[in-house]
Amino acid sequence: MFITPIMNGCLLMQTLKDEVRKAILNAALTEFRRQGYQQASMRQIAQAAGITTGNIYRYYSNKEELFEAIVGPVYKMYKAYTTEYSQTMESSITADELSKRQYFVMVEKTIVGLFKTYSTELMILLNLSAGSQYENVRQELFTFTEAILIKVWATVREVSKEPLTEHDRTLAAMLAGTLVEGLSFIIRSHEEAAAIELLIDQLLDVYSTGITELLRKIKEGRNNDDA
Amino acid sequence: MFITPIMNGCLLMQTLKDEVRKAILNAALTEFRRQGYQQASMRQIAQAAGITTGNIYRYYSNKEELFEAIVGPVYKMYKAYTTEYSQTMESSITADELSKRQYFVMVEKTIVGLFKTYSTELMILLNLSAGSQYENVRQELFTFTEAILIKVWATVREVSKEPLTEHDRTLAAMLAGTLVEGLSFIIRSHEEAAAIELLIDQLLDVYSTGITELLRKIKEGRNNDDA
Amino acid sequence: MFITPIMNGCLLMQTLKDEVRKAILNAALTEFRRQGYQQASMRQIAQAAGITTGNIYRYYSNKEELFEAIVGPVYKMYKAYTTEYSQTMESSITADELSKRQYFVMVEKTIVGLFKTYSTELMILLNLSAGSQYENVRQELFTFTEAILIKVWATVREVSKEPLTEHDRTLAAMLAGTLVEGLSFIIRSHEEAAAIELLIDQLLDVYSTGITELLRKIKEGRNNDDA
Amino acid sequence: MFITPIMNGCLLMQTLKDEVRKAILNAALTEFRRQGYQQASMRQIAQAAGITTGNIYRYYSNKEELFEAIVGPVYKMYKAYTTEYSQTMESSITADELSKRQYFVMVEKTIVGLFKTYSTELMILLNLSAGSQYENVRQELFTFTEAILIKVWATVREVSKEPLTEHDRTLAAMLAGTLVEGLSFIIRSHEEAAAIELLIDQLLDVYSTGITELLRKIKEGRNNDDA
DNA sequence: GATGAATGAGCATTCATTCAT
DNA sequence: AATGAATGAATGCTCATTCAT
Repeated sequence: MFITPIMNGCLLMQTLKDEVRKAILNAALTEFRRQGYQQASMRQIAQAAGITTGNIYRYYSNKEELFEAIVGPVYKMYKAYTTEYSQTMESSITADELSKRQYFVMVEKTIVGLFKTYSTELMILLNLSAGSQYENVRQELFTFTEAILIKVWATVREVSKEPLTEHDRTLAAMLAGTLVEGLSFIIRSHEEAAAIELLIDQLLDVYSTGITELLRKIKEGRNNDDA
Repeated sequence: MFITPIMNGCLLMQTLKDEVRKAILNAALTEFRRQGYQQASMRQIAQAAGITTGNIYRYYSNKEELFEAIVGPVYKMYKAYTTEYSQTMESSITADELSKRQYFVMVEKTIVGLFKTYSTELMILLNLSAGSQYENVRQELFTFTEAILIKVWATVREVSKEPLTEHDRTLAAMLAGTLVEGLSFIIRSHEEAAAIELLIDQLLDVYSTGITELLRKIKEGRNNDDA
Repeated sequence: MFITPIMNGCLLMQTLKDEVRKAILNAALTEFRRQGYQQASMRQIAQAAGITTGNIYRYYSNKEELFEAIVGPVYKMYKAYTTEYSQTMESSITADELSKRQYFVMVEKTIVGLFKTYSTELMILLNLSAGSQYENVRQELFTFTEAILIKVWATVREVSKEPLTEHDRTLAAMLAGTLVEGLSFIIRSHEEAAAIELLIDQLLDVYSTGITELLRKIKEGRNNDDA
Repeated sequence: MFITPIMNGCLLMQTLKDEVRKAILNAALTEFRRQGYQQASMRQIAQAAGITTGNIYRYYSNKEELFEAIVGPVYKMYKAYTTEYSQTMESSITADELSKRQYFVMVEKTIVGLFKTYSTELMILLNLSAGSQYENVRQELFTFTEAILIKVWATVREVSKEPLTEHDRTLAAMLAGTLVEGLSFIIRSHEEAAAIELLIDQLLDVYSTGITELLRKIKEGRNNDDA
């Protein structure tokens, strides 16, 4: 390509493919974050990217594929982590191995790390993917977190030789859910990785302390209610 | 059908307005809960209410107004509570008056009470109002909760004659946000009022304990990190 | 419905459902005949029917269904006839039973009758259904006609104890194909049932005579060429 | 790439225009045969020709012109033949000059010869030109063939000093149409010139024999004609 | 009051054509 | 000469809203 510096500076260059791709991804990220997958408009994305409606399809052959380009890679990482972690958890956990605190450490090394790095994408994945192939991810993450908490509960109950009550399960589910929501919130509200990391750590600290104390109370017998 | 005004007034028994209105509200509540404001279909609501598409517009002149009819009253109560509470908070709080625990008690008496009673409407308001005039309510609630937590923090700092740090604020914001998310999750995941109430209590307990402990640590000087 | 004669005569009545349905079918028939299934435009059909684009979907939920409404019934009849006829043919035919002429008589009672009655629909089915679920119908009819002609050829060959040559098959296929085309042409070019019937009869007469003579020549040994 | 006019003219060997042109024509022939004029995709043609989408427009300024390049020459020949033949036919034909058989001989020397040589182009012209300027060619060919058959009929009628009946005309039209369809079918169904030639000959034989016989019957007075 | 047919602007997607490079 | 990114009008289809009855 022959472009004199003057031409380059003064005239409109034809936008290069990669710039456009980035512009599309940028616009799409914004639009998906604002409207969610289903309500997002390809027209709007194109306009925000500064291109025409038709041109967007040169880069991504449909809305789903564009969505995939944004959240797909993050989902794959997330999936790899959870799969690996699930296996570890299944194989080797006893009351000693898995202290309540250790749970958070492990989670932190996997999912939470992802949260810190790809916060926006995960937020979209968790909150705004209805209608896409990813609409069950939030449920997946919830189920995964729930399984961990159930494990923790079971460990605690084991010590006192009691079975898990129905309420234990409900409680674990609730805490898993609210924890996931909390993490979602943090990544939704902040942009800077360092800030996100610190806040996640502190949220986990609050949950950890609170849950530990709650478990202690429950163990002391003040868990007198089931659904 | 040709009906003279007289016949109309005297002879024909027609479906009572109020029954229909209730049927619409019922159907709309269900639809909005399932699909959110934007994805909800007026056709679907009409059908579920057992009336025709057009008739719905005799009761509510558009989708927004129907949405308003469902979430508006709850929003007004919420607004009244928060306004009143904000004033109280502003005027008279000292370190003594507002113990850390007291905060939760007050919140519980206002917002949380609303959560327990109108959980579905609040859930819609907080989670499914994108595209409507209420789409910022979640943000509002967050701001409100944040203000309370900031107050709590300030109280704590006051004792040791220190000013609120930037990180204090960020932390308060995060905890407010995640708490709101947690409450949202609970009302999103459960239908029964009793279950919701219990879970909210326990979530608040976890937060309360965790935050108290966090504040204690901070007071002890181990809060050496800012964003 | 209360309509004074005056109102009825003077003001525009809301078009009744059935009128609209007919208008749509009419417009669609015209459009499909002119453009074929794939190139036909729903907008164009709507416009020709005097309604709006959206309204057409109240009557037919998509293009394929509208096409189906037009050609489907005719296809079903056609299918019933050919199926029944195929069975008859398979079970009982000998050289005596199936004279060359008889073939045409049988075909006439089945397919040709249909051709006479639903000429436009069949024309669309045979010539303009690419892209729809009916795109193979022409091939089907061709295969069916071919099978009959092969049968006739076989009968002739049998008399002289010769096997069917490859060229016999090619010839039968060609004649089947051109016959189908010829029938298609007739129904495409004429509207009146009586005229269509007479022409079909005469085309069959030409084919019958020509083929009979061709077969005679072939039998006399002047069929010394194969592909 | 920056190329001075001089460099451009002297040094760079570029793909020869004619190779590209041939590649385009080749690809276009294939695409038009497979998809027809309207459904054919310029992108697909370019790709098959191994060039870029835009470049195709340096050779043919639009789809219609490309189509023209493929079927135009064949159409011109066809037109020349039919024009010449029409004149011959008009000026000098008597019952003696134009025996019934002679008709087919003449047609064969003109149109049919074209069919045999440019079968693909003619097939496209006759079957797949909807939407282009050539969409009426099939009709033209039909009209031409019809004119010939009318002439034949007239000749036959002349002998017995009878005028042409309305039915004579309808019959001639039908036979002309179905013959054209038959020829179309053959060139649509086969690729090899030899096979096409043989089949066309045999189809004409069938028509010739059949029509001759039909004319004989008519002459013998069993022509009880309808509307 | 109620009906439901009709409207029309909106959506995702395709594709012949243009044009800066 | 050639590229291929970009355009924009068209397509099938949906849905909140209107209005004659």
